[in-house]
Amino acid sequence: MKQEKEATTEQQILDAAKDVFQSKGMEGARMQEIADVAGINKAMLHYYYRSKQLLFEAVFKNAFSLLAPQLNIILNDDSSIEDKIRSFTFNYTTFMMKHPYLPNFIIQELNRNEDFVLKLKENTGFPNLEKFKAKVDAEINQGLINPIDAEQLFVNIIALNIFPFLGKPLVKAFTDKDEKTYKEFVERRKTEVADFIINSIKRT
Amino acid sequence: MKQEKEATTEQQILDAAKDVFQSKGMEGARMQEIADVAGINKAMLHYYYRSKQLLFEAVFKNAFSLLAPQLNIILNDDSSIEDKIRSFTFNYTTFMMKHPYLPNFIIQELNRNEDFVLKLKENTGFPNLEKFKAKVDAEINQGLINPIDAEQLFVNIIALNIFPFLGKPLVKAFTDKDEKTYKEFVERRKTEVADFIINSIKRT
DNA sequence: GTCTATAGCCAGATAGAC
DNA sequence: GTCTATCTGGCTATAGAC
Repeated sequence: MKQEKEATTEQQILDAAKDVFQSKGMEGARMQEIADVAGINKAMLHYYYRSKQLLFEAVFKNAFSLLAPQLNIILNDDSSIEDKIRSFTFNYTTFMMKHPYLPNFIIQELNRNEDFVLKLKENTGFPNLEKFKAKVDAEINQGLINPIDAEQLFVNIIALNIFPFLGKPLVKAFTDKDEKTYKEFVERRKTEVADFIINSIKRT
Repeated sequence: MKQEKEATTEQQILDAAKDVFQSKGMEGARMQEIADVAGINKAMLHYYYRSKQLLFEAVFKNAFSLLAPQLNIILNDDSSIEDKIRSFTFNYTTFMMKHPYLPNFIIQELNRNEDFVLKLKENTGFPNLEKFKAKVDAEINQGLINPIDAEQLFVNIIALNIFPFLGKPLVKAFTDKDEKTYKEFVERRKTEVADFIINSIKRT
């Protein structure tokens, strides 16, 4: 019951490191800044996590383990493709509005070091497309949706949902939006994107 | 006629800096590595570009000035929305397959420093959506395409085309592809993506 | 213009007191 | 476990010979 309210030092460090690494990246982050955000001494970072690299990896794995369940929503449940798309689009966008740095962090660091992804694949819970592919093909055969390659569809779904967060500065500039109107714009996508996809694939 | 074949030192530096900055980012890049790639001395970088920051900005502006004309294809010509989408999707994907680091570099550095985008907007040739919006609205009124917000459509088009390059490591991992099969996958998107979008908006 | 050598700084890591 | 002080290496930048 003791550590219920007071976060452990280890956890404080992890929270601070998450903030700093996610906004500055591995190279841009400073151990001193992480210590400052955590409100503790720089030496403690090394005491608990040994090195910057190991602290970074802890943050990264944590971040990815938040993202993976989001994807598994669409991949592993038993509902129709239409329902999968609607629920995923809504849930993913809602979730990302709460963690706006997350997609960029993951994408950026995977591009910097492709080997990271190999480590991730060893974990259980790494997203797997087989069930989704089977469901898409089944609905095509039933004449419910138009023929489409399931992998292409999957990438389209992810792209449409993730890009507003990845490319936020660019899109803000192109569409001349401030923070508030951009947020409204993304909010509308919770249903717009699903409609857009379903319009494209639904047999009429 | 003299500098026709032999690139100037200044240009050699810029080419090398492009390679290194685009794969490592501003923080991750090392002046020594840029010098090595250029095959010249580290001191020359400072002689020509004064500082790492200024060299970086030169590379960044160059990169963005390659991207902007690609976007203006879809924004400023007079063809139908359907033709715009088909030609943009084909041209953009073809172009990006030749410059795969470009989208990531732009996105990453804009996220790192949002003020960069302000400098870019001052330039002539910064993409402007007005003509595209007018065309979308006109075609909706003519009953050629289904009602859709032009900005949402624009973001969808960009997202579907750019994401395979931004999220390449992630998509490769999810779909279990190697370099060769991933390239084929992206190659198919040159027409797949256009079909997908047009299916969604075309009035039938 | 091009090089070598080095200044000067900054960040990650550790030693050691408490 | 937590802190202060310090080591060490690496990186940007420059001085100065040629």
